[in-house]
Amino acid sequence: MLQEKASAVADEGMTVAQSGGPPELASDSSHLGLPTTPSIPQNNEPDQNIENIKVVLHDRELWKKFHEAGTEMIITKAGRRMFPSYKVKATGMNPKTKYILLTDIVPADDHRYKFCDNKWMVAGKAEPAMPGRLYVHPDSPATGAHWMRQLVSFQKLKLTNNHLDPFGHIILNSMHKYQPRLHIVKADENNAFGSKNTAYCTHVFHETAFISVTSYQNHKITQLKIENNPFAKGFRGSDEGDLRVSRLQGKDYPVISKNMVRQRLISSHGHLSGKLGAGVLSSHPQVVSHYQYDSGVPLPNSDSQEALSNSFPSSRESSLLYHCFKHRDSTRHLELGCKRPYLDTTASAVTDEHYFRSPPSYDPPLLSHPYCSEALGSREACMYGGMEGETGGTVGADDLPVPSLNCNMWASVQPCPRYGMQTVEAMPYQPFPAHFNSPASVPSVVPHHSPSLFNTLGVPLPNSDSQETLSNSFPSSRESSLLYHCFKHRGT
DNA sequence: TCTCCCACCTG
DNA sequence: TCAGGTGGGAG
Repeated sequence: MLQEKASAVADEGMTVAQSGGPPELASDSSHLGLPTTPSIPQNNEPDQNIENIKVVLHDRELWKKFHEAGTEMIITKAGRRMFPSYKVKATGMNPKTKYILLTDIVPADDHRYKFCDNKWMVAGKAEPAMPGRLYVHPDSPATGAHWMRQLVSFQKLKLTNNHLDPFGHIILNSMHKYQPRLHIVKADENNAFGSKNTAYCTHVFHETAFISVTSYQNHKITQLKIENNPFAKGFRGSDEGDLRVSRLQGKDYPVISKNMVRQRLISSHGHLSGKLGAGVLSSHPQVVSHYQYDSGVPLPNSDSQEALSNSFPSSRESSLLYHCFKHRDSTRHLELGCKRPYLDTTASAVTDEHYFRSPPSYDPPLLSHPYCSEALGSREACMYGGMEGETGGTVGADDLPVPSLNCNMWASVQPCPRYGMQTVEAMPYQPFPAHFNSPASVPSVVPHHSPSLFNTLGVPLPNSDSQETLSNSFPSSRESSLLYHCFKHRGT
């Protein structure tokens, strides 16, 4: 079975994600608006099937440090980078096959959090999810040789809380928990974007989960950022006070920030911070399935108002989840709200096939936002890649794809998507830690000008509910989730 | 809780 | 040299 094949491996501090083989299932989920049954990738080079791709999280030890303290990521109106940055090392790709690497960040659960008594607590129901956006690596598409040659860095990805963000940054809600994901999409000619058999796989590193904030809540996180982020070097100094701030204020003595005061008061009186980190969250489900690897013990249900502590689970050795399959002709036909700006030249070629429309209930308001070519014009924003004439960073000339793809993207995240039966079978997610207890979005990638697209990336996060619960939870219609990821084929 | 601005820093 | 990435403080 795939469990045997796919094993989570700790490799010198890195998390390894080995793609599991595609589920050998054949149910029809079209009525649920879900991707149709994944099939075994038709690949003449079995050793280089997409499910054999391994992905290692770079700087895993650093990520783990943050994770144990409860990673926070600043989000600003202008967009803020993630730190640690998301970098991976990929192996097992076919050197000659072209792949698109992209990330998205999906809600880890449907809660809103507050930082209280030096720990994160559930503070209510999550705000409606933002329309999910994908961040396409600017080198995409590129050959496997290119991707494997060096670290794949998503460090330029930016997070924003501006719901009307025009820069293509990933939009998040503050005080919510999120999980970044990596998708590897085969963009080979024989299995191109346009193919109805687009193969892709998704890798999730649990230690990269974070809570979005507009200012740091946990002093431990602030210190970790300052100590490790070179751009924050100016804040390094005495732990007893921020000397830089002192200087700024013209004082000779250290100035202790409000945050430090608050947290130290809590620390000295609370007696809570330590044990929470070690206890409550250190456990969660042992998850070993076709696509998910985890080693830990179950977490309490986060539905309670129980303290979640200021740290994320730290017990898992190799916390990652992935699934991998070849997407067949989806029956989902989503409508691309932003198609117009992309249609300037070949609008007539765009048919429903190019757009997704998920079932009706959730229509993110921003989907109608004209967020296409103009707004995404900056490659820095990495909302598209492979523009004609662009060099794709370090990609060598040989590796550079023919400028056939324009990866403008648009995605919307489903706040609390449900799985269809078929999906459950295909992706047998196991119980999941409380703070990851909701399935995530079902991003889709929509080629733009190509008649054949890859339709969806049906990549839900695991549900903390049991599989049985999952099975029982399928609604007749899924909450909609849309995303627009427009791939433009030039001259095809 | 959030935004703006600042000085400091990297690359 | 300078554009842009930092966290903190003021409000």
